[in-house]
Amino acid sequence: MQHNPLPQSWYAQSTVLVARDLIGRHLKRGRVVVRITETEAYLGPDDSVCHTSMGRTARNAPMWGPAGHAYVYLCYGLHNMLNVVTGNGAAVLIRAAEPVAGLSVICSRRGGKDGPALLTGPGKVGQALGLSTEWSGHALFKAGGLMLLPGAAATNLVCGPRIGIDYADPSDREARLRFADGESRWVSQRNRLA
DNA sequence: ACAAGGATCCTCT
DNA sequence: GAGGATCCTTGTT
Repeated sequence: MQHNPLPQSWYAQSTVLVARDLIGRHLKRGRVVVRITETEAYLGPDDSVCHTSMGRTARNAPMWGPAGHAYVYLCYGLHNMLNVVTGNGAAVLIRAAEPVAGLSVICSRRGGKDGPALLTGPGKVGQALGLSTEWSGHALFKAGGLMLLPGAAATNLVCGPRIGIDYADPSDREARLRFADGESRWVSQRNRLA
């Protein structure tokens, strides 16, 4: 396994490109390592469902900053969602992953669950990594803490519309900005991509 | 200071 | 397939 995090320059590419290239990468925090299997791109202020479309706020401040930082926010009062900032108010949501190391820790944090239920959903990924909003703004390209490792690229990428944004403008709702590893079982079961 | 709602998950039927 | 949990963020008074 490779141990050096991806450089900051890697994050400062087009958001869609980063969202696709994130599939297969590894997230590491302490003993826990997971392989990203599903992502969603949020393109920036012009994307009506992107948090920065409402302008700059205290919560979304990391998204306006330089690429390569985490944006963590609390959803429905209980789920910590992890995003990777690509710059200019855009970011990529980590929707699902599969375990690589630290499975016992993941199980414990997930309340003794088993199988894909451990990591197939953005709230689950945040919980498995033990994240909270205190991690918002953390630099993912620095060694230590929470970081993104090269991992191994996926061979069969699939894409489709984003999830949970029924309130969005139709054009933004239909955009195919969700990406997943077509070979992995560790992806969203509902609204699964073909 | 207040009210509304959410990039979800889990537990039922 | 439907509904409740649960609390922070936001815009408004």
